[in-house]
Amino acid sequence: MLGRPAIVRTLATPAMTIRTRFAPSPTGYLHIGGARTALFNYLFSRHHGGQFLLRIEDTDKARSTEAAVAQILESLDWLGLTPDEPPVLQSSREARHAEIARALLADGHAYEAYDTPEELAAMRAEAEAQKRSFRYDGRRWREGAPPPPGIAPVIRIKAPLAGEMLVPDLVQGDVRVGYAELDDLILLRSDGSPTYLHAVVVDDHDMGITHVIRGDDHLTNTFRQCLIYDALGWDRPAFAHIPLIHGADGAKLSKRHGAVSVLDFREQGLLPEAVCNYLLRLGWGHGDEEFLTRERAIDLFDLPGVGRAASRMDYAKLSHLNGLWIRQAAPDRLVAEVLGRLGLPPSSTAAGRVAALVPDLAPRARNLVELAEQATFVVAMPVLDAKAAAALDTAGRAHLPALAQALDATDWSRTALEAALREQAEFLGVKLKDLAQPLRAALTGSLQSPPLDATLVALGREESLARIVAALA
RNA sequence: GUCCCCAUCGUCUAGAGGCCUAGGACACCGCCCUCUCACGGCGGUAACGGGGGUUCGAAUCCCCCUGGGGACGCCA
Repeated sequence: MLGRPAIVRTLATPAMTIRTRFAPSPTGYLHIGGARTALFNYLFSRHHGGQFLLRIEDTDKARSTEAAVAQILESLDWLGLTPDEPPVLQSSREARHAEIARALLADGHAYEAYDTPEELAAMRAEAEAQKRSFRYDGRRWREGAPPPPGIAPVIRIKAPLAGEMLVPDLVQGDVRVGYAELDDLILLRSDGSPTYLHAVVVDDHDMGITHVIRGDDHLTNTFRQCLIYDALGWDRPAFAHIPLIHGADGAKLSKRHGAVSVLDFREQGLLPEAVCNYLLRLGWGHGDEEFLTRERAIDLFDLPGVGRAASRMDYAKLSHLNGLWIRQAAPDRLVAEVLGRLGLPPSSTAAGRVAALVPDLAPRARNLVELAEQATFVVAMPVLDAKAAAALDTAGRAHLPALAQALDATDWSRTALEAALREQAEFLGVKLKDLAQPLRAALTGSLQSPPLDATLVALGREESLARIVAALA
């Protein structure tokens, strides 16, 4: 709790327009942690009437791919987290990064260092052998030792040698570290390209970013970036480091924990609203509210409500929330999803049956894959599963012919069919269940389905009776 | 190892010194509803990591311990 209220009072009401950004590196798919970071940035900017931007950090040419960029864009779009301005490619700004680094060099806030990568590796190895932590010591270059011939230098920042740095963080509170812990990081590599730490500072500044909201794995990077802001005399943005998401076992989230890619969730039949709702509730809460629409989230979300402890991924809760959202979803949307997943044209007979049955199917599904599976029986004559076959043995089918006749004599509406079913059970002197289950098996191939009246109506008189006849054969 | 961060049911959380006999949600277990399965309703099991302070009073403030996590690259 240290210091948080005071920070909120001083930083939460700036006069300027709030601008946040999400800055993934395109080295892989957008995972659930990144999605939450993007969501928090989006919600925070919307809540305060600001803008949400996207920057693709593609300075690592060896690992960045076009495909990853496309997938990140697609994922954000699916989640409904569209940036307010065209994405900025960090690689397009390298000249600017170099310009700033050289300016720092020119005014004495940075220096050229001539260590080779091999020498640095040796220093690290030595530190490790002596069981002490490695800290780069560039004193000689800082103090103007003559450059050795034939070595292209890097530009390193001059970190203060004594004192303490304070970083007020909107989530973590005041964080302090001694300057002695910070070494002279590299701004510009020997090939003239910028390092991540440097490029981020320059880009955030130039993009007018007021609030940097990111995973708390960046917390220690923040000290280093502040070194650069301070040397440049630039105002630091406000920082907010949100806790990471872990797998169910508490370890860093990875593929072995199950689906972690946003697009995997889409594939598994989750609704983007449910994913956002779940992600929002992970590490943030507003009283007892669990079901939160986008509008409600924008209304309520703010940084002081974000927790500081890492949270674990709970697929069961995500699934439950998804069920909630499916029940809330517009029927047309669900029909379209089911038809898409079943590969059915929108105007087919089967499509009409799906549309008729979706309201009764929806409460039975927790995701769109299940929804589509449960709708498959309407498409064609069902294949009986083992239990359904057992229910249709001689005893089970005995009453079916009479039932078929009774149904055929009925008005084909839910209420009439429901009544006919009950009357027939009473007439035959059997329990409703013993009549219903064989009929259900004949109609759907399964012992679990929506109510029979709804199923009969959705299939239609002709198809329903045909299925009963087929089951008797 | 060094630095930084964190700590309430199994999980996500509510909790700003008395409203706490610690609330809600998921999961789990009962019961109800019921033509099946769901949905829904009702109920139950289950937590303040440990130790010291401060205070009339601590889940809440302070310190230590323990336990977790993160960062320590010419990666991002």
